[in-house]
Amino acid sequence: MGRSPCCEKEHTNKGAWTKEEDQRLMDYIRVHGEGCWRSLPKAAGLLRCGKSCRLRWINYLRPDLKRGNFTDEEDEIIIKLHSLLGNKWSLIAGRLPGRTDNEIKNYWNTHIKRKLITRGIDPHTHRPLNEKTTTATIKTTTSATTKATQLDFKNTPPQSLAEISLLKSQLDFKYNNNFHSSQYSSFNPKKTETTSVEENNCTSSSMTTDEEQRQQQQQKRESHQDQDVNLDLTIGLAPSQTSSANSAESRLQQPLSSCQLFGSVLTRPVCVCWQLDGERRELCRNCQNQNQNQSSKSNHSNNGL
DNA sequence: AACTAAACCAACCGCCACTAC
DNA sequence: TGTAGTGGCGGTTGGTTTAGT
Repeated sequence: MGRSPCCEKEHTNKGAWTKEEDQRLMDYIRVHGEGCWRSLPKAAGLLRCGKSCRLRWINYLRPDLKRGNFTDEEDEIIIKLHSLLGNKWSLIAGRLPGRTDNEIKNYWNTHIKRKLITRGIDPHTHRPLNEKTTTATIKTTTSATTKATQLDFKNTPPQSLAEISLLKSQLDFKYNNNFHSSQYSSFNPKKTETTSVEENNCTSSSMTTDEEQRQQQQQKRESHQDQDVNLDLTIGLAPSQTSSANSAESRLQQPLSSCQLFGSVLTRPVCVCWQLDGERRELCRNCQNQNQNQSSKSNHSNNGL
């Protein structure tokens, strides 16, 4: 017995939305808010699947959506986050206010992928395209670690500093192995020699002798000397959030926090502020909120409130 | 002007995780 | 503990627009 369909297919419209349908959906959500998507179409008088309504609202009708071209800054953020998170479009979208996962996904596939390829970078691995492929052994190790980086805490958010520390080391590992900053023009990488785990362990499938292996590793080290970047990634428990920050209204107005990197079920937010090379610095949403709250409190106290 | 290919993007589909019962 | 319902996500499709010949 299969799962029952999410809606009655024979009685639902498909394809492009009409202006009238958009208006009905907007009017309904304006009055009732986002609620049960399954029952929404009927209640709003729409012959649409609930999923379709949700998608239309999230990707197109939401009032906080930013329209127009992506800025260079946004490009950079997308590339950086993709190198860390992979195709976790919703997480990436959480860092770009007003952008949707679908929009970013499309933009990635149509623009950024090509942009990276023309720069000689593999958009999947964020490594140079002409770099020798690694052996199955290291591939397995790397992908397992990558997977762990992305999913470890999806079901169970990090509960202790030890877990957070482990997560940080996993992110550091992935970052150091997958991200080569000088490929991205706006970065100013620190010239430090680091030997990645991969360099220590991997062998190219085309290698036949130890000498060749050593030479390739040496070349790799030399070519990466100016590519390694000092990522000061700070992970810790985020400042406590007020209950109002979790209201449906505020969720509607605010982008998803980067502190939700570890899945939608994360009940205790985690701070993932990062810093590049001691210059560029990015505060996660929780810390931004904390700062705002503090400054607003101090303003209040300064005003005698 | 007509045709074709490429690019773009909204929407769909199927799967997965979570929750309630 | 198992199952069904639901929401959310990522991959993919297909219609439309734009650029090139």
